[in-house]
Amino acid sequence: MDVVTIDFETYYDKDYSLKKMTTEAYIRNPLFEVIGVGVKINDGPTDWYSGSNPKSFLSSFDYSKAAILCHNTAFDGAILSWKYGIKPRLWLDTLSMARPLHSVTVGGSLAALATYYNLGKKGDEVVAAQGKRREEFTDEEMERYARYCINDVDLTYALFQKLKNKFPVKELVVIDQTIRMFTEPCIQLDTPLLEKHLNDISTRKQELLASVSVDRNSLMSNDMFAVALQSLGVVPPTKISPRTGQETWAFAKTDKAMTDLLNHPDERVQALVSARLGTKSTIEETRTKAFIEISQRGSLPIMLNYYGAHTGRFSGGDKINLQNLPSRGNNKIRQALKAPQYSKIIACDSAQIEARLVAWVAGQEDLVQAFREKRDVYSEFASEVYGRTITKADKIERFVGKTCVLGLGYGMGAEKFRRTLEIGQAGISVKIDLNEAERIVRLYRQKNWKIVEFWNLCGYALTAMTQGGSGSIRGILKYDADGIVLPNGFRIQYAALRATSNGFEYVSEGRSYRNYINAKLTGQPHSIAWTKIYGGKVTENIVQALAAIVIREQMAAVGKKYKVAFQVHDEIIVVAGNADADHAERYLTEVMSTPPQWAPDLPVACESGQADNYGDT
DNA sequence: ACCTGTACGTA
DNA sequence: CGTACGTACAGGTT
Repeated sequence: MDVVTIDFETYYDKDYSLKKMTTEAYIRNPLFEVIGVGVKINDGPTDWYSGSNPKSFLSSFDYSKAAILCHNTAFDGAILSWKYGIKPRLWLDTLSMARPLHSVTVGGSLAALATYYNLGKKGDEVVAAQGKRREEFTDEEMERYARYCINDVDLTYALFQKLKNKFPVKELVVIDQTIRMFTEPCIQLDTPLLEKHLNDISTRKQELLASVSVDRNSLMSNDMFAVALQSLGVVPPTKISPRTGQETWAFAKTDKAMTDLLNHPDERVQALVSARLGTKSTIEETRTKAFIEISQRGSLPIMLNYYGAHTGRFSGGDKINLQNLPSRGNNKIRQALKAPQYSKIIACDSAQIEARLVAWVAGQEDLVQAFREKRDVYSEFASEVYGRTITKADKIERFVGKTCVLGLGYGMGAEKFRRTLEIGQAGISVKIDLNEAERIVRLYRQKNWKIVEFWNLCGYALTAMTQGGSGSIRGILKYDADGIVLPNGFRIQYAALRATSNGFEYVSEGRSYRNYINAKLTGQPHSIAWTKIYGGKVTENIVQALAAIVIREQMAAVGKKYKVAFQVHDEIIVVAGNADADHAERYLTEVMSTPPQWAPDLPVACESGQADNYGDT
């Protein structure tokens, strides 16, 4: 397949810039202008075009059988697709490729990657391009800009040559799908619904504010809210910050002392606390506003980071994080995401994928078997806890069982377990004392002793990894000093992993890692944030990484026949025409009911639905 | 303009 | 020793 490497240079100024706005808003803005574009076909010489009709220049090549390669292809690809209607057979992206291979150690910029691979130096943009329209460049300036752009194209192509040999083809297909979510948007936004929703939220918030005697600032500011509580004779609750160890206000909706105040005998206190909790979350409002703005420009391009988490999960991008849309309380924003005309949105989510994977990877065979027989494992564990048969009808008891299966598999302790039950979910909250919590945790660990053993195996792996050793966890996952090898060949990497007096720690954030390395090279002292790591957490990381692989393989399979609109960790969302919708749903569920090749004995299951909008699936 | 801590939404 | 994210906001520093 021909590889065409492309890089756009576009107009920007102080305010109209990618630093200040989203990629979607930037490209759709009336100020958008292509200054020039560099194009390289395979390893041929890079061509530069800076005329008034990039479309005709670009369209001289047939991309329908070619791959287009860029660094940050969401940007250049969106220009190609939205402005010129160019949609290649395959999108390639060196930014996406760098993430799984280098974790946080190199950084995603073309400059850093080019230096790392000794490909040459990325040029400084010598032209004073800010605020300058294409026609305002002198010939000499434009020539310098061309050299800069051509160098970037050549570096991107050279970088791809380095990365491609380490990269599974299946994963390239997933990168292509991820780019297409942005470059070929299909979700439509329901502007009237969003506007009504925004109006409703604003009204509700105003009513809340009107019910108390203080203003919005007094609710939003911790210190001012404390004063407001004191003025009603309440001692503001405090707690010790887990992060800093310092005393801080306990004003979160998960702080029991705070929610207790909702039942305070003084109704003014109830109203004040209720107003604070209702005002503090702004996510509905800000998100709705953002969607309204996008809806005025067009359909919804979806930006996901292909390998956002170090476990391989996707993460959200371009300011709209589609992976944390409210769903429990209010479904309105999801309902505003509509299928195109004469089409349906089909959503399918993998059932208890992480619980199944932890049982499978640890060899907890009785639990795997229970999933295989489609038994209700939450009710079954609850039956053990309560010493009597629990069914789906026993909502509270089953909730306890569910919390055990989902939480206790990664080493959660009794106190946190007790609190998790108390905080509750979906209107169910369960109060137990610490002794009872300890009994349940012990029971879980006795019954699922293979999972406990797996934590220990992961702990041994950490020890070996810090000592430069290698080995395997249950013959399933090899590891060495560079990390734990996953079934797709990628690694879970723990940068700068080291043993401490009571465990292990690593550097999880890129800038910290590079500060740490620089400090080591120069002998300078450094103070960076270390992230703790231990057997139970490695177990969770492995399970999350395996689940991410399962869903990416499923995405690639589904994508052969249908348009994958986006994904949310264990859920795949497809758009298909009305006539195809039932077929698509059947195919989607079939794919998501098929175990991966590397775990043919893993029982997987899924649940699906279709509707005109995402919220009703 | 940027940084840190906290909170809160999802999985 | 549940974990993985991204964003908004407050309150501080540069």
